[in-house]
Amino acid sequence: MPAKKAKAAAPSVTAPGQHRTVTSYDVALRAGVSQSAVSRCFKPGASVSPATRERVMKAAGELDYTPNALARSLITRRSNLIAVLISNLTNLYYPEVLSELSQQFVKNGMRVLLFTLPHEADVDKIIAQVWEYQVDGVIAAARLTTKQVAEFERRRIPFVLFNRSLRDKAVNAVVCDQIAGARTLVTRLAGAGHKRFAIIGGPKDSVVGQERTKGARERIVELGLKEPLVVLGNYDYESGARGLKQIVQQLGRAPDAIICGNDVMAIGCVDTARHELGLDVPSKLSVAGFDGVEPSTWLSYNLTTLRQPVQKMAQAAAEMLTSLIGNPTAAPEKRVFSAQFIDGGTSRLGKEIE
Amino acid sequence: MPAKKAKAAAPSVTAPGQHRTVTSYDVALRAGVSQSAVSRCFKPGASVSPATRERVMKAAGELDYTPNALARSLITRRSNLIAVLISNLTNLYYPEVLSELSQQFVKNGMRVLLFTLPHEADVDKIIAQVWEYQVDGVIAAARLTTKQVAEFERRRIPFVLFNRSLRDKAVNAVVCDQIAGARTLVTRLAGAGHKRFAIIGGPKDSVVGQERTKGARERIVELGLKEPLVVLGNYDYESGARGLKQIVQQLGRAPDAIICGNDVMAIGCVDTARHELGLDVPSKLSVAGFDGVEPSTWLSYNLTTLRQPVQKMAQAAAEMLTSLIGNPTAAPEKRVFSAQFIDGGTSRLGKEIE
DNA sequence: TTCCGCGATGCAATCGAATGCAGCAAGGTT
DNA sequence: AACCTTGCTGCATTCGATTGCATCGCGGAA
Repeated sequence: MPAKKAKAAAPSVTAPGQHRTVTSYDVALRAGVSQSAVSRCFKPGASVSPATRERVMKAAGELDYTPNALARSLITRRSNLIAVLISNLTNLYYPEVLSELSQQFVKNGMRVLLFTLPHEADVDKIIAQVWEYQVDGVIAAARLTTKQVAEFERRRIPFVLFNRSLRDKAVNAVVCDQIAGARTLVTRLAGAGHKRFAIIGGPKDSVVGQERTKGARERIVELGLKEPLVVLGNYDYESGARGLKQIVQQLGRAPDAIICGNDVMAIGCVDTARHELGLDVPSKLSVAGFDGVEPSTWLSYNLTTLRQPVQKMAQAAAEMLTSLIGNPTAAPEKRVFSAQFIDGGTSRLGKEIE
Repeated sequence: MPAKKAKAAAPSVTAPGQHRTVTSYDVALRAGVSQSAVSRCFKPGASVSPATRERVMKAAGELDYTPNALARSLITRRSNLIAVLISNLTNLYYPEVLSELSQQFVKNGMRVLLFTLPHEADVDKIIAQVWEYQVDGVIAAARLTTKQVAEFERRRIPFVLFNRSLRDKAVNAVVCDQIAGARTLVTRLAGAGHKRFAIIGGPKDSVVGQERTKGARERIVELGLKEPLVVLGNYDYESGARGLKQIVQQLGRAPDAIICGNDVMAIGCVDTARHELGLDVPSKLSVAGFDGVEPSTWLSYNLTTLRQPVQKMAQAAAEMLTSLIGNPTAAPEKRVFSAQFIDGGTSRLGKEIE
């Protein structure tokens, strides 16, 4: 048994404040085995004798050894990092999504690298940072240009779009059928006798918002009702308030029903109607939203809305991305979920017709 | 000028589906320089002639070269990764925090590795993963045990606690003065003539919640009023509703004022009072919360609350952590912010006294 | 002309773990 | 006794970028 030989000129004391990291070599030395043996002990399924494993684990414990994921990733070419791109965390809908995604990925041994995209600007610069970290995959729950999405493909990085898909190209995506949801909503409202509709839509660059508006508009026209007035908001409370006032001003009076591009705008709309304009909801005005965020269930609102199955969608997205990482050449898949109609108290509703 | 010599047996074709990554060697070859030169071109401040830089950048652009952050981190011992630990993203308060933190760090060229801690369980296992990624620092906005915090110190990883600090040890922390806030609140309420108080507190393991309760309780007693009834919730809407009912049941009638451990519970409390118990707020019952989350500003609530300066706090935390990374041996610092009193419409308030 | 200084550049070692390959011992077969 | 199988282990290379050191070329000073 050879005596432990000292590492050539290894400094036993390091610079103050700098703590020398414990590496697999240190563990190997202490356990009296080779560095490879240590590595194998931390790889499930590797061939190691029980005796060796025990000694290595003991030494590792004594030294507080933690494998360096960066070094591992360098050679395995798998970082176990997932980039999650999210536009606007203050959106109330996204935190739920993020939370679910995070849980799902952690369950699969992956970590979430978060990229929030503020101000719509600099997005390219931020996206550029995604590549540097060699992420294994990307979940994009943000408004991206087609060009930006194309970049993912060019880099051959598996990606899944969340709540968004592309018209001109087949991509992996998890979405909710906004059009169907919007149509159901109109159908139910019309069934209760509402005739004059207005819409507070999402911002122009939000595909989801456009679909909601489009689905509602089409169904309204289809039912032979008057073309609805459409004003645009940007998904916040204030937009809902402003939208309602605009509508009332332009129409000269309140419509029968207002369909809002999301719950928060709907809430803003309801509050303004009730507290500023003295318009009772739902007796004088019906209001409905989309998303089914938590505040929509609060007693003050009890909003009529189309709840997105966030949890199922996040799960699907995580699942899809994970399998995509295993098999990057699979054909793009699009999973479409249906929103659940919540018959809340902000609309006078009829039976499902037709 | 020596002819370019082919790399020894470099496979020109890789496995299908596997895209060979472009490395700095590839760029070097194409630009006719050494690999080190390429590296230096991407390091600001390095000594490179304009001519070389131009050729390298051109080659890099043509090959779509992106530096590998993992490899860089391995040798520089700086990952530029910050771990952010958050208990519960559905908490409404945390998304704002996370969003701010993310923006701040990105501004400083750092990336956020997100760890959500669900169910209070497995926290240790999840924290263990933090070390593997060689994060440069940690922001902990979660309920952690003292032992878990001690682990950070042992690993010598710079960390900043957000909205939490330790009694028994000086640590880096950014907090809001909950006690002072709670006292102000009581003072104002008492000034308006409220005598009988009740409290819906946060969960037992929430230090912030305990401080809010404690501050309020102490001030109430100090003013010579009757000891308040305290019931506990867990920060969600339902807790606020349940808390109110419990209080009314135990007291036999409604108190004058209820102080809730956070806004969401306060909202639950207000809604239940108004819509279920027929108790008008604020004329029959005053309710106040803490945090100042967005929904607290909505017209239906216009909550009386103590708004935490989230943005300033996040900025401070990011700043503190960044400087800590530069100088890990600095003495622990605790930055205390004051909450802003929001004189909302859910409480009948008096003048500031004393 | 010779020498010095200095910016620019290349060489080679390094970070820490994973892994193909060869070596080795123990046990079983013929 | 010779040989093979099986299971474990170590050696040495590799991933991709950083960086200390040596070198080189060129302009200016002596």
